[in-house]
Amino acid sequence: MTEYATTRIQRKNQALIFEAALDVFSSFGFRGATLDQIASTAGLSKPNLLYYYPSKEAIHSAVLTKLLHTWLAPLRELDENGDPIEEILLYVINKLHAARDLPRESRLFANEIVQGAPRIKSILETDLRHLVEDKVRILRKWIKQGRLAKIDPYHLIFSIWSLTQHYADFDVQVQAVTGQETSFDEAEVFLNHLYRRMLAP
Amino acid sequence: MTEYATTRIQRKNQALIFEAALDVFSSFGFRGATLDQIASTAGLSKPNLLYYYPSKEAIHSAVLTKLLHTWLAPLRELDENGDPIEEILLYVINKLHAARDLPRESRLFANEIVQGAPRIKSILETDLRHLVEDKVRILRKWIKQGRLAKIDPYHLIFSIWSLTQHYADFDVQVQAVTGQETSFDEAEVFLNHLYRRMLAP
DNA sequence: GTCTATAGCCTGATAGAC
DNA sequence: GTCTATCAGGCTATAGAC
Repeated sequence: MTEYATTRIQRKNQALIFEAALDVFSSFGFRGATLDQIASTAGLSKPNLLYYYPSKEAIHSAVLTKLLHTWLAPLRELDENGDPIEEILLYVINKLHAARDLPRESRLFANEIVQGAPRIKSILETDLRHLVEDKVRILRKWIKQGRLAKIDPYHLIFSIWSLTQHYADFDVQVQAVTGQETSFDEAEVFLNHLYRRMLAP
Repeated sequence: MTEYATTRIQRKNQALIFEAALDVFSSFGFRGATLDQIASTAGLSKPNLLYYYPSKEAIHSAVLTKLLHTWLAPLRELDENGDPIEEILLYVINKLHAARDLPRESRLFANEIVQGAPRIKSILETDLRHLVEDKVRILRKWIKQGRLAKIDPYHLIFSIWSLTQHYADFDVQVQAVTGQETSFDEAEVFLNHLYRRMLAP
């Protein structure tokens, strides 16, 4: 009974810490984030925070690895057996919605990568690279079959990442320039036009 | 005579500090950068560094404001009297070359903006916004004249920023995924295809 | 103008009471 | 499991000798 209660508290605190860490790391990057901020955001004391994780590095690593799977899910869904252009468009829209609904996740990775990805470089070179290679193979097949414009499949994927994540990572600039809340509906119309035109064989 | 010599030393040190600060701030962001790093990169002692600038904030601010003009130059060149598609393509290629030749500048701003642009938000809301508004006016005119596809001009500009700066800001990811040095020639071919297809009326 | 030395603060992490 | 108290180290910035 006591053990169940304890476990429930632990799970709740784990979740609080995770949310707080995502908030703070995505806003300030690894170096800019402080344990004080994370602890107070989670409603815990700093030593209590370090009871659950041994170090700042461990918290950051836990958040990154847990979210990487979520973050790469849309690309995994690109289906070899679907219609090329509709499959790519679906990926674009899914990524755009991810930028809208999960901006903290986007900025978490953006912060890490723009500073040279010191803590996830090896994952990028293995997991991400293998996933992209598999999808590049599919794209090359579609191009060979004449169902897609003759474009570099790597740069196509990079373009989708940059165009969609821009609305999350550089949102403050988008809002500063337009003077309005970022319109993801407008972005969707724009990207739909862009990729339909560009991908047609 | 002594004054001339002194001034020459000052100018040299100013230049050394500027280069070092750009190096360090662009690699680690404001919070991640340390005066120790900047001083040793510049070949100066830390107190000597602070003889030239009163604070870390002042160094960062000096670098940002000095580079902002350079950074926005390509957009300023967009010429109302030129051919719409060639003018936009020229801007795209100029921005891509800027990402290739000035990656530190790109990352300096990326670091600042991804963390909410606390130190340059007001500039984004005034100078950058006014510049973009002027160019949006030109783009709208071209669209009205039927010389350009009916697209949202703001999102067109955002797309150029994100697609080109991606190769500088997320270079480590591009290299991790492709396993090679980033090919700006390939990127140029890709972007040329993309914008010609997309912009045709 | 440039240095050594150091103040004063903040940060990550630990000790030990409860 | 959670707290208060605290340490050791790194940080920005300053004082003062030369």
